[in-house]
Amino acid sequence: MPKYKEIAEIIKERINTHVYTVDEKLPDQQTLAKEFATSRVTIKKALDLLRAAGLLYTIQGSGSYIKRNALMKAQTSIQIGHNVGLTTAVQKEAQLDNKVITFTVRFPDEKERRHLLIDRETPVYFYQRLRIIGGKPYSLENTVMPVHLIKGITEEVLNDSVYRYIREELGIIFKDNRQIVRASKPTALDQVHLDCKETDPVLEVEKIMYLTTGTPVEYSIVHHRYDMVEMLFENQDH
Amino acid sequence: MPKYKEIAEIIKERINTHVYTVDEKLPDQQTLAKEFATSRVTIKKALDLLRAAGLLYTIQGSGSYIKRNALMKAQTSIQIGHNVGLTTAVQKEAQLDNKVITFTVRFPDEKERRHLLIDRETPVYFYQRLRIIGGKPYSLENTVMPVHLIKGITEEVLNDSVYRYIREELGIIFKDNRQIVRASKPTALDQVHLDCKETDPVLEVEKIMYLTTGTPVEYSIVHHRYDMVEMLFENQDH
DNA sequence: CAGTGGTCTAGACCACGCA
DNA sequence: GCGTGGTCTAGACCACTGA
Repeated sequence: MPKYKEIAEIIKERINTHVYTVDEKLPDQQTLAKEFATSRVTIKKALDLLRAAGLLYTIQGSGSYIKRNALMKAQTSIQIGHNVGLTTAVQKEAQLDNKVITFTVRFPDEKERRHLLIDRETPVYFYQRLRIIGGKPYSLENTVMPVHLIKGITEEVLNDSVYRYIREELGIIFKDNRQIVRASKPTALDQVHLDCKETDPVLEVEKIMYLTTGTPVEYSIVHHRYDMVEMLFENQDH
Repeated sequence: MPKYKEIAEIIKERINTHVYTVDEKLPDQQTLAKEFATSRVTIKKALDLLRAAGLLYTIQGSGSYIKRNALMKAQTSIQIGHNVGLTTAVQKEAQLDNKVITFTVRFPDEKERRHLLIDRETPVYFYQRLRIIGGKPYSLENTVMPVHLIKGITEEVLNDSVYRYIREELGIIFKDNRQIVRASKPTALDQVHLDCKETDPVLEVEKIMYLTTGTPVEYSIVHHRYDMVEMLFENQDH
């Protein structure tokens, strides 16, 4: 692990254990450089990491200060960027099941081609899948993925975990995505599978996932039961 | 403007004008350093900026490459982090109006105290405000702000723009926030003011805004008409 | 093993905050 | 004007990729 990350971890621990307290000014970079027997540039890189993680802020000409809400973030490992999470209102131990409703290969429609940057002749997997937690359905997925990018999807994979398959079998990792979130009325299919009334809203999430290379690999529209799912977004200034 | 930002802008322009094309490998850092008559560290900082902006990715031992979807991002000025946006399904020229429904000062309840990190005796502004675009109501805000942090809010300010007042009059800028998004059924108040039926869902956004210092300054719950608002989230790996 | 990016240093100068 | 963070350099060494 590079030195600047190690130093960042140590300073994070000091925040956690109240060696540095909320609102407090840190020692200046020169002093920290001496303490950690390193150069000032390396200290700055460590502080930059902590800033991106939302633990402190820096004012040129003045110093670095611990944020008021730093303790909320300092618990987990240092993580730059944003946490984007889907929270289900059910305990963690509950059983998670999938039920595949449709699974085919076909050609993409216009919207799918545009979002996935593929042409008319590029075959895609298409599946509809119901996700069930503790015996209760909570979301209905409509997913499209180019066949040539994500090889070997089977109904068996869909019954287990697509992301696990992609990560562990194909060795592909992706985190970049673009999501649009809406409230909408349930479709007829939603009403059947999500066991919801015509008056129950659904949370609709339209999502495109990208590889590191910027290649789109998945386009999906997911409908969530309104009483079981909410989405959390944390936005940090960088 | 620092040199590394200038270089980043130039490279971005080269991507925009197809001097460097999608999927292409960039010249190595040493070569770029010579071209821009600078050190390799500065080139790396420029590339880091472009990586954070989602225009390219880097593989240690191999090189830097333009992302497949770089052109989508390269249009706007370089912006690290995420775009989080609220999109209204109405053209930009439309008239924007506010209607204040409630405006008082009071003490915070338990949830508000927890989110705003204040105690029982700290007075807060509370207002309910309807937002109207082109004569049509599209969202209903419930907002709480500590009085000592955001001084001088008046009904006049609420009728104009709160954020503009805070930015221009108080000189406070904030972008850090934490949002929870849900679909929910409309309340009685929603039905009246948003002009929606009992069967029309609303998009509920619960939001806490923070100052640079990590001090929470605003806690709000906003209900949006489902057919006029959607939220966009772009998540980049850093 | 050659090419390339990631890290690190010591020192310099500049820009900004603050008294 | 002093203290502080931001930028920049030239060179070094290490870690990784890929032929």
